[in-house]
Amino acid sequence: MYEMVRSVNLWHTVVLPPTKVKEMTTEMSTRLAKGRTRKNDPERVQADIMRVATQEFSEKGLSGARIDEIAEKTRTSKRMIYYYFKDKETLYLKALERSYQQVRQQEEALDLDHLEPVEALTRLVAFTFEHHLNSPDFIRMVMIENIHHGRFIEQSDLIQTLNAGAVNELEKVYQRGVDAGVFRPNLEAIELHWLISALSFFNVSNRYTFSRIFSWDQSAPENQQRLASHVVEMVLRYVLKKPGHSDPAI
Amino acid sequence: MYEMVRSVNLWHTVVLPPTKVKEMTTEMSTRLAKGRTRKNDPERVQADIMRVATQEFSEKGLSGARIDEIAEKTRTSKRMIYYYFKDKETLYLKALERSYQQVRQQEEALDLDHLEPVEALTRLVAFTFEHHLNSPDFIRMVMIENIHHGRFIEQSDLIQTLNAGAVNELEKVYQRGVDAGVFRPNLEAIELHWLISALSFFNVSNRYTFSRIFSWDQSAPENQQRLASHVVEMVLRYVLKKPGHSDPAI
DNA sequence: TTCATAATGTACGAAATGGTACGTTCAGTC
DNA sequence: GACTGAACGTACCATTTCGTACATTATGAA
Repeated sequence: MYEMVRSVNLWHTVVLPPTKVKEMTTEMSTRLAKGRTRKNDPERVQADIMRVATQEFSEKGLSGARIDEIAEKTRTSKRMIYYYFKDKETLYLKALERSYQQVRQQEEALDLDHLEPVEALTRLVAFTFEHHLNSPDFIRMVMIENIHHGRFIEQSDLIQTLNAGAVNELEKVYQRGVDAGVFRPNLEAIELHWLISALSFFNVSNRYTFSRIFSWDQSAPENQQRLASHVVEMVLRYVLKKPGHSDPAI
Repeated sequence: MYEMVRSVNLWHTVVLPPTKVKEMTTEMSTRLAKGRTRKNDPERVQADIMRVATQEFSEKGLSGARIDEIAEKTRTSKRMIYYYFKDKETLYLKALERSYQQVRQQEEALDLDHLEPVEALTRLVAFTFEHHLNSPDFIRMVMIENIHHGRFIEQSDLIQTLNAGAVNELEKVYQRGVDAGVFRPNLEAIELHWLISALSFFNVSNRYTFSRIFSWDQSAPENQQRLASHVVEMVLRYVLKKPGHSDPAI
């Protein structure tokens, strides 16, 4: 009985053609038929759950996401979600952590040390802007977490550790620029980071309302390019000692 | 029976001291006692519901908010919510519209026409920044709406109409500045508005995660002041033809 | 092989939740 | 005063939703 139901629900629908279901079913009900057995694969199961959960939470929020729906979209069952993740909130926290982790990984690919300060800063800002643009799920998770007053991120030491390095990169570039006499002094790296983040984040987080309110298709490629230029220009103008470099006039 | 229960649930708990409840109850159960009668006050009821609903939705989101809880915090009943607002989503849309309306009202108080361009722009940016800071509920509603892909704001012509004027103000100031030779030309008012909005919005929307991640108390008054200065400075430097005016050195 | 424990599946329960059926009262009009 | 539609209240229902009890299988160690 157990074998039968499980086979129908999971395996056959995935692995076997539908026409086979009926005959296999009866065959299977004779307990432990053939060599076909269940495979335990904890890592795969957990990864699968995390993948789906991240998607669902980022799309619908903590209260909007449904455990049953997550389970359905998974190759495993609801039982397994609770087995590995305790409850809905823990699952959400893990998904949040995963989002930060993935983003941080990509960020680390950026290597600025060999570039001169102005070039490095330009690169950093442009990269951040585009990177946010390509990580809407992450942006949404952060939005959702802020709706929850950061109640979950507070519990996560992992996330804090992860992002500590982000400002350091900027700090190094900025300091090199100051030393070289091209950046004006007395700016705080974290505040600079705040400014860059704000512009890049808002571009994704508020695209729907902004576009709608001003009847302006913010997502249109030409507008995205203009915005990207604006952001880069704006930060540079703010940091540079003299706005000497060419005026791109957009 | 009906009279009794209603009185206990709503009126007495609000209007009368608790000790009076018991005796009034029996008294009331003799149908239509004394001159005490129900008052119909549709406007008040609706306003009351809107007030509570806005609070709840902005705090917990569309799916997180509970109709029962909204009803409880109201002076009226759940029945009235459905009577006036059809269903949860309609109520949410109305709350969203209300949020935009209120914010827009305050914005209109700003009168920039009599100021010279630089002063006017400075004022506008500073005002926007502070205004957002003082409207966290509005910010949250917008965040939530973006989580929903702007699905509801799409249905609202009201909101679009409301905000059309916001960019106009900026446009006027900018044009005056260009004509006076103090602002550089070829910038789009809407894109300028986008930049100002991004910085002001992010300051509120992401305060929790940002503070947590970088162990930096963004809400601390001194930091808020520094950020405000940065934002104003940044926009001015971007728009001004020459960054001639004093360097506040933050 | 035996056995212990980890991993997995099924079915179900209790509470929460959006929404409604049904009734009563209010307030203005004739 | 009678009447009518708007305004309001109570109790309830159907469904959803998180979570769990219980049973079974997989897998590695002794």
